[in-house]
Amino acid sequence: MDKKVSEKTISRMTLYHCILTDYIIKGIDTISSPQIANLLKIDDSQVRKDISFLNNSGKCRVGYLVKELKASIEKTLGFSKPKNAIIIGAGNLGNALANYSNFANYGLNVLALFDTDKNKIGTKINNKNVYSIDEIKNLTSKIDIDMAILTVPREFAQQTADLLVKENIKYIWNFSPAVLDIPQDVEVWNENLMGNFLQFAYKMQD
Amino acid sequence: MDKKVSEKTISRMTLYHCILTDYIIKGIDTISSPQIANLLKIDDSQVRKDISFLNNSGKCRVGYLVKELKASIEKTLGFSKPKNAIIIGAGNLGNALANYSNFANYGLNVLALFDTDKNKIGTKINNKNVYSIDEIKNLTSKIDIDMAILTVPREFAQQTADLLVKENIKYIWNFSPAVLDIPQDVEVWNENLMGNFLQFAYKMQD
DNA sequence: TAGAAATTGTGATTTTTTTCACAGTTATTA
DNA sequence: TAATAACTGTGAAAAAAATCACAATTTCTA
Repeated sequence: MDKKVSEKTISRMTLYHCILTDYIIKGIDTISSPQIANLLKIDDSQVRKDISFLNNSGKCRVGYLVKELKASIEKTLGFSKPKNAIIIGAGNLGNALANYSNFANYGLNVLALFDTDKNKIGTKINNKNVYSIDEIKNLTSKIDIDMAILTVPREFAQQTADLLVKENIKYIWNFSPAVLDIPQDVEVWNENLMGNFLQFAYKMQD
Repeated sequence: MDKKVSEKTISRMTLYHCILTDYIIKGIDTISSPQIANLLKIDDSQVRKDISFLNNSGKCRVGYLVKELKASIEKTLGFSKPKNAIIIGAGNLGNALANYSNFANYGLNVLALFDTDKNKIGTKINNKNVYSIDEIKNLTSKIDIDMAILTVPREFAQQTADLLVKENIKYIWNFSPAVLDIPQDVEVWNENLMGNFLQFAYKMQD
């Protein structure tokens, strides 16, 4: 139905979405491509090209309707279909993500957390149960899990990923600083905070 | 001295670095471009092109020396020069980042946290003081702060960023889901977890 | 020791992405 | 109402990135 939209365009659209959310809060009804471009320090024709993938048209001399544009982006990005996720690793980061209330607004439902630490198992984080990692099978057999969020320390990352693959989980959002060795049919999204810092630090060396 | 290395190459190098770290732990001495490429599901010539920016040569039929290659990447990425950072927002995410002990190994020193919550001010997180946000000036006047890590909620993001700009901070690592309106001479690195999820979710719709 | 296999390094080619340039449109202003 | 200014939308051009292809080299194997 729709043309294929590149990953770069999708990435920028998520930033446009942030801007539009902000405009709605401020009560501003229209926005132009140069305005968006200035905030992101990119070319305005780039913004228009990206928007051309949405079925959305702007008005000359006025710009785009904020609400319409936001809705179009949401449609394309597909928030409509909620995704069920589990967090593996109830450490500081797992905790922070489990408390990130915004996720639900964007279609990401965190159902539960898993850990190996007996002090954590049985507790609740933001109203979500923390289970023993041995119980993953139990959950995956009952509920369709779309995605696992991996926040375990580096040294356990690979073995945990192997377990997730065995449980037939096809999407892993990997926050641990390890590159996972994973079958072709499983998608990994490396968050790699450390790497992102290094990338940013590289820019800081002038 | 060195040729300019593109952001994409730098981004991949941080992943190569993860892999090399893992190989060292496993006690493996050499690694080839096809091995790296397989793990990352990219082309092996891409890996070699990236490595060609480092002053590092591999051996035919053997590959690269793991330790040498890792050191070359570290030199290029410039971990050697430590960066001083402060975390603005001592919520769950700020907490998690303050506890991320790995940062120090990569040249990122988190000196302190700042918040507006009186219950948090005066406490310590991973041995780092939490100060009132009003005291930022106090710190920046004494110590050279290279970077601010912004983990405040969306609604306070812009005003906090304005404050950081006023304090002459030139690099902001922005974890809040807001696009900041910032002068040209200040660099923002948007982490945008929500956006990254949406990008990943887009892939999940087949 | 000869042939086979695996690997690097790199120009050339292809593909993708970004930027440019401008016609067409619409509000605003004088 | 006419001129002006600020937009959009998009084809063309330029730039950047990825892939291909292969010579040169080295190790391994029989």
